[in-house]
Order: sequence, then structure tokens, then C-alpha cells
Amino acid sequence: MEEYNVLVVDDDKEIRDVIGIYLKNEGIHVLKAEDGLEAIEVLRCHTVHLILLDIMMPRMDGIQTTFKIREQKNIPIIMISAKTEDMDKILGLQVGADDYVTKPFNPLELVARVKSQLRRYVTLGTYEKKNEVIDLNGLVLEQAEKRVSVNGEPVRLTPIEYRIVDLLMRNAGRVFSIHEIYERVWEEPSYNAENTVAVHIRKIREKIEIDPKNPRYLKVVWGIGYKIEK
Amino acid sequence: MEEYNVLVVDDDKEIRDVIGIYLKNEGIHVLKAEDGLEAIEVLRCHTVHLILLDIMMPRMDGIQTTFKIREQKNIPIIMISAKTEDMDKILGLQVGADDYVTKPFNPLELVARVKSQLRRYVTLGTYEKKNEVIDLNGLVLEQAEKRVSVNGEPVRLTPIEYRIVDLLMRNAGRVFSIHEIYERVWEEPSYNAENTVAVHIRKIREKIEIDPKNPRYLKVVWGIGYKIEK
DNA sequence: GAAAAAATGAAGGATTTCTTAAGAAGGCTG
DNA sequence: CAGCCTTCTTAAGAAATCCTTCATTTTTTC
Repeated sequence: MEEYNVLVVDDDKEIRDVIGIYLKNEGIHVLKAEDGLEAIEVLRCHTVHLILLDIMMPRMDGIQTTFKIREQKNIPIIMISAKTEDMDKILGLQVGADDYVTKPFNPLELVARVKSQLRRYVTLGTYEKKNEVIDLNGLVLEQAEKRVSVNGEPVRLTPIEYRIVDLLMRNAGRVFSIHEIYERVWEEPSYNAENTVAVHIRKIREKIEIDPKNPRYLKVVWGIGYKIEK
Repeated sequence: MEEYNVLVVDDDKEIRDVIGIYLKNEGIHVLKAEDGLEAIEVLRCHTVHLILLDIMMPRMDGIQTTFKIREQKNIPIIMISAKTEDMDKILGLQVGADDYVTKPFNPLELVARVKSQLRRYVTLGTYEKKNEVIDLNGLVLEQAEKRVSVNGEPVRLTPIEYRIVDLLMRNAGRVFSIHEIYERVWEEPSYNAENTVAVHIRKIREKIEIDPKNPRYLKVVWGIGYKIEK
């Protein structure tokens, strides 16, 4: 659900794909490149927040690529390497990498490192960060912190509740049918979901509305679905 | 006090620059010198909070420089060296280095060490003679002495335990997630850290709480993290 | 006023999060 | 090397919570 783009540069398609799957699970958008030249190309056309770079690549290797990238942009680079000896090469050059991972690596650990770097660079404001806070008449959604508050008063939502609010607030004003909500939050076909969603809606209102009977934020559109006013 | 000045002393311009970039990313102001003599010169004219010193330099080497600096000021020095033999470390530290990094090094790690030293010296009151004592309902943290006591009864904490308590007491009332705690105490991405932190929390409670089952100080906020009440 | 749609309340079982214990791994010291 | 201390890992159970279902009531629309 985050708004980050990570570029994975590796000549091994399988590795690219595996990394891609794990990152996507975290809501991170993944771009892929097969080698350094392709990576530079991608950087020209896309906003990239972090680069995962395999050091051993054809055409242009990781070290050269790092130099090229650093000439242009100061975005975090995490290096991936097969051997400890390669690591030494990287470190010997003492440039570029913000972190590094040796193969074989644990994908979850890699994801943790990616997120850590992203968080660090975002808070430092090294690159312009997207506005991750949506404020709708006092109802505030902080996407980065995954938190919601009403007039400054923090509200504790359960994971499902949060995802519903997130969906409705990101698309404020648009009406979502119960089935749409179910399919986008639960990510599975909505069989017999009417009441389930309704109950969650109620719980959410209980938490974010001053008067749940006369909801100010989370409104029903009769016969169609629910929405949060823009 | 947020503005730190770090002096980087190295005859290799590229290394100076790379280090400079990383420190600036952390909001640290960077001064540079090419060798020991220049460093001494800079110290005369500027406030410097920490020195990064390459051991191998022309004119005046790192060891000599350290002596010279120590004659005048007691500021933290982190040595950088290509030598990895233990003897060198010992020599460097005996001479007065507070920390020691061998080339090739990970810039991130270097930054972490710099920040760690700065934090330590600041809290120790080396710069400002503040013996800050935090007293939260009988739970007392003496930062200068790095000691904790409960109702006058001294408590012996391990280094990690101390850092956790320090973090929570300095930010009393604020809730820290397990990942936040891990990243701020361990200074690395929190992969698989849940239980590690949890165990330390338990150990701390065992030491500072009268009834660890019903903690009076170190409280859990369900689903969010831990805090120490203001 | 009847039918459809939406809201509510309560209860259980499932799931997540926390706590606790015990032992392994690693470092330091005599 | 042995013993001690700190830290980390594993695992199992406890506690808190979350989710769904069902039964029922209220509201809206025609």
C-alpha cells in the first residue's frame, strides 16, 4: 500500500521474481532490470526510491553501475552478492552501497532491510516524499504510520478496519459496494459477505464517529454502498 | 542540542567525500582535513564534537595526531585503518580512540558508530556538564552515571537493558513498537526481533518491578508496543 | 404497510500478541 | 580451559483481541 518504487537489478530472472514477490507483499512497487545499462535506462524514466543491485552482472557490473547512479542521484542502494570475496570488492571501493546482503539470503531479511532504508531516507527527506497524510474534515489517515485519528484524537483500528478506512479515504467521495469492499480488503471472492462488512462498518463508526447513528464521515448510499465524504 | 560538527581527517579525498555525504544525510555538519597538522589547525578555530581519523597519513600520522588532540580536548575519536591486526586496534584504543573501524568499512556502520559516540558523549555531559536525572515515580535514571534505581534501591542492568530503559525513560509516555526499540537500541534493521526484545523487556521488569506480573513502570500497550509512564 | 436494505448486539472460536521458561551461543576473565 | 555473564533463539502456554455468524431490530423506499 506504500507508494515506493524499488528497482531490482539482477541478471537472474528467478531472483528478480522472488524478490519482487516479497516486496509486492509489502505493498512496494517493483521495477526490474537485467543489468546496469537497463537500470540506468529505467532511472531516466521512472521515480525510483531504492535500488537492489546484484554486483555480478554482464555488460555493466554493480560497481560501475553504482558509480553511474551516484553521479546522478542520491538514492539508497542495497547490494546483493554471491560471495564474501565479492563483498570485499565492494567494500574495498568504499562507495555507494547503503547496505548489502550476501547470497543466499533470507527474503524476509532483505525485505526488512529495504523497508529500513526506505524509512530512513523518507524521514531524512532525501527525496521528496509523497504526502502520506490524508485529512478529510478532521478525519486523518497517516499512511506511513498506519494510524487514524479524529480531530487529533488517535483511534485504534483493527487491521481489517484499517484497510477499509484506508480504501474509502484514498478514494474519498467514491461509493463502494459491499462486494467491492470485501474483494478489495479480503482479496477473495465475496460470498455471503454482506453482514460481515456491515459489522465492520459499524465497528468503525463506533470508533471514528461522534454520533454513530448520524455518521459524519462514513456514510451509506442507500442500495449502493458506503463512502467517506471528500 | 542538535547541531553536531564532525571532523573527517583522511588524505584520501574520495573517502572524505563519501563519509561526508553519509554524515550530511544524518544532518551532521562535516569539516574536513587532509592530515594531522590541518586537523589541529581546524580544532583551534572550530567547535568539533567528534573526529574521524585515518591512521595512515602523511606528515603527522593518526597516532601522533590523537596524542596532540588529547592534550587539548576530550572529544570522541573514531579511528579508521586498513590494518586489521588486533595489535593495531589495541594500540589505537590505548592511545585514546573511542572506537575503531577497519577498511574496508560499511558507510552505514560508520554512521551508526558516529551517532552512537555522539549520543554517548552528549548524554555523558562531556559537552555540556548536565548530569541529567530523570525520576519517574521512584524509577530513577542517572544518565551521567548510567545507573538506574528504584526507590533508592540500585538496579544492575546489562548494557542492552540500560539502553532500552534509557530510550523509554527519555521519551516517557510515548509508546515504542518492538521494531522501533530494536532499531534504536541495536541500530540495525529489525528482522526477527520480536522475541528478542520481548525477552529483554521481561528481564528488565524482573529487575525494576516489584510485581513483574503487574508492572507499575514498564507497561505494554496491546498491539502497539511498550512504554514507561510519565 | 410490506419488502428490501442497513444497523445492532451478543457469542464463540480463531487468531494475534504477550509472557515466560529454558537452553544454546558467544564473549570475557582468571 | 572452565566458569560466568550477556545475548539470542525456540517453544509453549496465557491473555487479549479480532472475526464471523446468527438472530433481531431499525430504517428506508415504494
